[in-house]
Amino acid sequence: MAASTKLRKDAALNRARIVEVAETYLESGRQLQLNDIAREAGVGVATVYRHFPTPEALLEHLARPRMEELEAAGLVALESGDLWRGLEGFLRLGLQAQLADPALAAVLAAPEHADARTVELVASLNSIAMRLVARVKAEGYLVEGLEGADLFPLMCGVAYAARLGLAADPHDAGLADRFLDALLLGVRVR
Amino acid sequence: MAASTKLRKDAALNRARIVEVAETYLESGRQLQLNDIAREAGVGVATVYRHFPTPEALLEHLARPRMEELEAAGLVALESGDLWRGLEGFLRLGLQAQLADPALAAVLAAPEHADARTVELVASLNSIAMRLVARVKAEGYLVEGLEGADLFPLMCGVAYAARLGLAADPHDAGLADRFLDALLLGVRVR
DNA sequence: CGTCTTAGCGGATAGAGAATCCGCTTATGC
DNA sequence: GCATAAGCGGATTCTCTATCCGCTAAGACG
Repeated sequence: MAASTKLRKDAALNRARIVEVAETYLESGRQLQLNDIAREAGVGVATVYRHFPTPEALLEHLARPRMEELEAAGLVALESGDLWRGLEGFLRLGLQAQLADPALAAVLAAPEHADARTVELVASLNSIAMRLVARVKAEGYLVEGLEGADLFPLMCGVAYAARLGLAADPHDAGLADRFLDALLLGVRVR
Repeated sequence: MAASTKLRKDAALNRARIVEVAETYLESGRQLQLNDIAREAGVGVATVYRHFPTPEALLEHLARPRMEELEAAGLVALESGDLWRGLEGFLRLGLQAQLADPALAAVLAAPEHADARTVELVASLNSIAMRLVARVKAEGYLVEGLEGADLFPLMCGVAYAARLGLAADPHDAGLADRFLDALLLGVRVR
């Protein structure tokens, strides 16, 4: 991207190291403590703060690839011939992405976003969900009374429920699918 | 309760003041910062820490009445002649309680609990939900494939979704009911 | 009512973590 | 090579958490 082209070579390397360390932090469930990350990445504290002024900014950076994937999948779903399948696939991907990537879930839950691109992506995802709902509704697949803006938060809620459920029983492999099925059943006309 | 009887009169007053201030903190969405609460309640820091060793302990204390209400409602639902209505009422109350009381939602989301009584209450709520599910299932009301332990996290997920949705549009009065309807529709056999 | 015991108090202070500032280093364009 | 400014580091400051300990007064008892 344009922004990284403007970075000096060594700065880009430092940035990459920071991101790498931050990923291991997320994977092991630790908070993104910028001072600690700096030490572990072998750079000065200021270097981390220069690239990512707050932990949230770093978190949003880590979540970005997944958000872009989800956006792309959503746009494909909108083009799909079988709209209901498209919607289902979008929701399934959104759920799995949130379970696989703690950063994504955290970013979607936050009321505000540090980074302009993230704001854009969240808005885009919401808009995709709304358009999917509108079109699926127009074809009569959707239960009465459901609003277009309802689906995206509901999906996040199911992801949240799945995290809770998995915390209680980490071995329950089918849990996420059961929860998603409940959501789909709850919004689809039969 | 027995514990409060053993408190000296002035200590009980201080405790009440602390709790009162803490409630205003929650209502205005601030974090429970024990030092600040102490200052505002006009007591020493140590006094707060003596009553509530951690912010979580204080949070759990604040959430307790709501949890006990919910437990009581659940036990009534279990006795109810119309089991499905009982289940529905239990879920509705659980949802509304979480929306009304941020402390409750936070406590239910936490993986661990500071206070033994809270552990007990959470376990009891889970068990009530499981028994409700088991009995409703036995009567053939519930969709195939749903586990007994699924319902409680799903309810919390719906509450989470409702909070997200309300953050986006605080004026949407019917939102929580729509979300709950989606959940009920998603788990009930038709 | 006086006195004794000890539960309970407060706030100074130690400790942990976040974020900034500023003098130095080094990549890069010419 | 040299100039320049982008980038660096980590000491330092600031904020918030939590403990420690000498003191106060509640309330039991005669």
